[in-house]
Amino acid sequence: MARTQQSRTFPQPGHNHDRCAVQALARAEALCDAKRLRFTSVRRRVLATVWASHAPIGAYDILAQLNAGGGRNAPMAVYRALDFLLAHGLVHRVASLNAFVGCAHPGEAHSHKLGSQLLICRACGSVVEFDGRAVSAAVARAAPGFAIESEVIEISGLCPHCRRLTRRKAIARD
Amino acid sequence: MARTQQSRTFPQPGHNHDRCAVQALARAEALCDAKRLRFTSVRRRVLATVWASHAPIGAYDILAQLNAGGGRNAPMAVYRALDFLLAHGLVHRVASLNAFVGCAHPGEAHSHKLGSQLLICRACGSVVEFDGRAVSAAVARAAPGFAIESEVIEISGLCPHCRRLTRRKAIARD
DNA sequence: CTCGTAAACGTTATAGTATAACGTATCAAT
DNA sequence: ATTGATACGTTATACTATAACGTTTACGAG
Repeated sequence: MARTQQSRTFPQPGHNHDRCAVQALARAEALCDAKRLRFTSVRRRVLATVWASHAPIGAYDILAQLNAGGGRNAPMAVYRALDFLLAHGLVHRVASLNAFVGCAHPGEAHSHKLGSQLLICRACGSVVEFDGRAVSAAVARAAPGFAIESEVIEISGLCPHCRRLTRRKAIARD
Repeated sequence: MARTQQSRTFPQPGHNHDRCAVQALARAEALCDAKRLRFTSVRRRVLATVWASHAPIGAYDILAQLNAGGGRNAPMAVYRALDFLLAHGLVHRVASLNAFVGCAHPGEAHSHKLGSQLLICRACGSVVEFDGRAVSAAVARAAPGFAIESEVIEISGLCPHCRRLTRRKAIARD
């Protein structure tokens, strides 16, 4: 399967995001099909809403989107769908923001078993996962005697694109 | 100043916790004194409550403690005190638990500027900071082009003491 | 096929976490 | 003493999450 994006780097500001979403939905469907999981309508719609951008979205914002066309879903519907998607590594919880973001690498073991390793741009809001194997190794070395079960690693700052913009502005001020 | 505890290791199950609390309060007082900050009554009481154990405590549990003797504090009082304590590195927010824990190393630069690096025991609830310099370095290497501003690193699992207990039980079952 | 069971869902209520916005009090430097 | 900034009191409200119930739906066993 050809990778249409380098999902471990920050998305270009003007990229065609439909591709990301469509691809994520397709992968989720394939994964559920393979594992005999029920990819129901609510679950699909919640995942689609999460994938509406690369920025984390809160449960109640998902709910609002879900009900935008006159729906009558209750918060529980969203939280149950999110529980399912979390359990199967299709989304990540962003603990530092109380929000959720799509997982670009579902099924790659790392994702939900050990937690998530995320870079969060405070300017554009985008979140990407990074390859945290070296980080996990460092954590394990730094915590001798501690039996690690899960890791929440959330790094905030400026993504390359926004950093460039910020610098330009700073220069313009001179 | 003599260190009465090795604050980067998990506290012994039966350790004399009063010492930890008293010491933490004393350090906070010293730090506020040095920086000309107002270590007010509410702030002191909130910090004392946070230091009532090594386990994170929620804002509303702090509030309950504060009002245990008939007080009439509102949530805002607690959150404002927590904001102050967070800003000056006297407590850490535990994002994955929506709770707060005392910082054993206030003033050591790492603490609040870059975020926190915590080990969380799911059995006894204790939290300790670990030396995450190597972890931070690994993160920096894993995120080229990303301008890191803060890190939330929260590792859950079993601390050495609880791991030992768990093993004993497992053996006893045989 | 239909029956039994487990999973998913709908619904209502409630618990738990956090901030907005306003006015008052306190402190400290002039 | 005046003043400006910081801290506090108070009320209201927004936001996040789960409990507990009953009903519906999907799906395999017989």
